Amino acid sequence: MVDAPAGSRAAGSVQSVDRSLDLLEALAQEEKPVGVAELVELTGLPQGTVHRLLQSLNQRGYVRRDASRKYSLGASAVRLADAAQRSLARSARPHLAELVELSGETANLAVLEGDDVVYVAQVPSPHTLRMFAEVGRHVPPHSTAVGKVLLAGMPRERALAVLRRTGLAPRTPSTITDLDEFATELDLVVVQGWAADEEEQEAGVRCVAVPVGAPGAVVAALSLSGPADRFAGGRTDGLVAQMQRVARAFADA
Amino acid sequence: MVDAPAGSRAAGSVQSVDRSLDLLEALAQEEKPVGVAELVELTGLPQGTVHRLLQSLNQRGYVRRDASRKYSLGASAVRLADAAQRSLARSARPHLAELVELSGETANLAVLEGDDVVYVAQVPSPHTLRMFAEVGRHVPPHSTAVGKVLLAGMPRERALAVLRRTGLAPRTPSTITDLDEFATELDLVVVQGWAADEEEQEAGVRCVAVPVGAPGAVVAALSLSGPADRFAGGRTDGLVAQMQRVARAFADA
DNA sequence: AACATTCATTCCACGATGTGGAATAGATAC
DNA sequence: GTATCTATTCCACATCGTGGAATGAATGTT
Repeated sequence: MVDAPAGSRAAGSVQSVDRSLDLLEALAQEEKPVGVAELVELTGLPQGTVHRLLQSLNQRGYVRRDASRKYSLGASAVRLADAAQRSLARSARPHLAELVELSGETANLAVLEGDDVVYVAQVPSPHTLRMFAEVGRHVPPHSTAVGKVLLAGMPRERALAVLRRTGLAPRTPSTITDLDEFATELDLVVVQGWAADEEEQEAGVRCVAVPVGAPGAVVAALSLSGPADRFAGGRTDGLVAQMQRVARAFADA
Repeated sequence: MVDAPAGSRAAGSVQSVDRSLDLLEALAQEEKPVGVAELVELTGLPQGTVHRLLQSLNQRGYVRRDASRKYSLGASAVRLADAAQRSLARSARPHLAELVELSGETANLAVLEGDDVVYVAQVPSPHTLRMFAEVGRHVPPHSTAVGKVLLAGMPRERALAVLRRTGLAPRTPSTITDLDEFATELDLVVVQGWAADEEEQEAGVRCVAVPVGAPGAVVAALSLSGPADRFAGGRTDGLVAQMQRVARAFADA
């Protein structure tokens, strides 16, 4: 087999399925409808193949073809997404509860939805003083620990593309607003395997997050968050190890 | 080729892609993790095939395999949602505007998200008196015209499964709360090709909806809604025809 | 604890299925 | 009207996925 420069296929996977997912993800990336030729560019697949796979996806409503023969994601994708959120939330709950037990702070599970971070499950801290973030809330990726983890887990070029679209709006005085500086922060997250949010999203709130899934295939992030004075930096080291253990258990393998 | 009893494949589609989508939809349907054997039951596919396709989907994060080797939808599916909603909303807007022009009432585009109906786009009526429903709002399928259209567009068994999960809570005195009665209403919607909501969701609000997409592959619903006394039944006939025309234009082909 | 049963996973020879280059039709720009 | 895109169709080929059967792992039963 010759090696494909972009879009090489993982062992033991079905070619046409893999390629269809490539197409869906390419479409998700673009914010406007995309023609076949451009998808050929983006995925490196032959024209005929792109066209045929799109037909399959179109028939099932996962992509839409508009009057100008350009394609975008379709309604069926929406249906799947919601079901996926529910089942993720359900299976995460016991793991989040374990983290709350260990730390006394609020635990969250977050995933990327388009360019936003969205919290899909939460187990709140037993403390009366607990912090923010309802389930379903969308937050920008650059000012949160979970966002950093999720961005660090994707190819750098893609992460930068997300940040270019969302921008790095200041949420607090601590928010990182410089792209280069943020890229350095991502490097740090990659090597240490976890991320912190030092009151960058909400004044007085500190947050620590770890990735779920193999490096390079990060699908979600687990976080603990609490008031900055109670949830101090000194406790971080031990907790991160525990969080990583729970993340592995959740992702299993 | 022999005919497959359940899950026959549309012409011009790629078998393994089609089957993968069957699996994803089967998983979306179930609310708890599902094993390979049960998926064989649900889809009629051979074991080896189910297993292999699940591997592909798992590697990409579209399904998760838990410790007991049962599968559920994964985080990657969530990522698609946002982009899909946005692109649906964008391409719907001109069509909705056309309906507002024709009717003077508020036009909406709604899709099914899991078991809920969610409004993804809206163009409001120019009248100062206009009714409810913001974009993003989740409503139950049984008390809305859009919900009826979406339920009528799926296999009856599946629609009933949704209703069993959501229940038929009364929203107003007019809400249909009996499952058999509602099934009869769905029969009507199927044959006439549109649905009405006669103050079943909100007192004083009448609503008419038509399906988007081929019968049996309904992906969304277009609706017009307005105050019951202004948006009277007499005008319905002509408007429905216009709405169906717009729905075809939106779905194109 | 040994057995029976159910389920997930691996294997592999076969050929149906998807592939992709090249030709055609269609759209858009010039 | 011509040129230049781009989308779509076609088809001979062989790759790729297929699925039945075998293996292995796990759970339940006596």
